[in-house]
Amino acid sequence: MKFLDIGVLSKQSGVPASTLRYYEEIGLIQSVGRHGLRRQFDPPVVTQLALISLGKMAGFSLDDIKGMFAKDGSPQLPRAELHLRADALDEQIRGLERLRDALRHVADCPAETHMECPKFKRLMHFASRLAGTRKG
Amino acid sequence: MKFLDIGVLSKQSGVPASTLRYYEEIGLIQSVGRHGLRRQFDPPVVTQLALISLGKMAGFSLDDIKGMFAKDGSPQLPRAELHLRADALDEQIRGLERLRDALRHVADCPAETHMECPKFKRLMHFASRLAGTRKG
DNA sequence: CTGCCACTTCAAGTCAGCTTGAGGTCAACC
DNA sequence: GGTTGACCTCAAGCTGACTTGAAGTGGCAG
Repeated sequence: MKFLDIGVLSKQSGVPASTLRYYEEIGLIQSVGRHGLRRQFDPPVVTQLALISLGKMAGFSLDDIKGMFAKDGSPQLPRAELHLRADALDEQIRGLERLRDALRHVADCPAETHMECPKFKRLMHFASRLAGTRKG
Repeated sequence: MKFLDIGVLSKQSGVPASTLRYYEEIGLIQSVGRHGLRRQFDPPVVTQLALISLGKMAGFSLDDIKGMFAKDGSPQLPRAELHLRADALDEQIRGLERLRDALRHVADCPAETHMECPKFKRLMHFASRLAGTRKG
C-alpha cells in the first residue's frame, strides 16, 4: 500500500496526529481508510496540509480554508472569488510591508523620538488607514 | 482638556470600548485619568492602536505587541531584535505572496488538474518548505 | 433636581483551534 | 500467544482575545 499511516503523515508534515484527527473531524482532510484502527492517508494530503498552513498564515479560518479547496486539495472557487481573495492578500501584504518598514526604520533612525519623525509618522498614517480594513 | 473620552476614542479608532478597557487591563494601553467614571485617553493612543492593529495583522500576540512598544507607543526593542522581527515579517510576506500567486494562478490557469500543473506544483513545493517555519 | 444614558465593574460566557487524559484496541514483534 | 506501543474514542480542558450581562454611577440637559 502506498498510503501514509497517520504517524508517518504527522512526521512528514510536522502536523501533530491530534491535529490531523481534528482536521478530519471537521472535514478539512480525509483519510482513505484504516489499517487496524490507524488512519491511512493519501500522499497528496501532504500538499493539502501545506495549503492549509499557507491559508492559516494568510489569516484565513479553517472554515474559510475548507471552503477554498475541494477534498483532493485542488482549489474550488470561482475565478472572481479567487481574485478577490488574492486582492485581500495583497492588501494584507501591504500592511505587513508597512509594519516591516516601520520596524526597520526605527531600528535605523537614530532619532530619540520616533513619534516626531516625519517618516515614521507617515508610516503610522498609513497604518491608521489600514487599521479598520481587516475584519470589521 | 484635550483628552479623548473612551467613547470618542472608540469611534475614532474603530476599536470597541470593551476592547479598549481590555487593552488597558492587560497593560497594552493606558488612560491618563477619569472624567467622572469615564476613562480619558491621550490622543497618541490612536497611533498606538494603529500599531497594535498592524501588529495583529502581522500575527503577533497582544503579549508580543506589548513587549514591542513602550507605553507611549514608541518602539522599545534593541535594533537587532527589530531587524529579526522585520526579517520574520519578510518571510511571512513571502509566504503570503506565494499563496496569492497560487490563487491567481489557479484563477487563470485553465488546466483541469492543478495538481499536475508544474507551476502550481512548484508553488506548493515552496509552500511545504514554508509550512513548518512559523510557530512550530 | 430629576432623569437619562454612556459609561463603570466584575464575573461569566464565547469562539477558534487545538491538546490532554482516561480507558480501550490491535498489528507486530519476540 | 503474550507484551508492547502507537494508535483509537470521547469528553473535557486550555489559551487568546474578546464580548456580554447584571447591577451600579455620575455628569449634564432640561
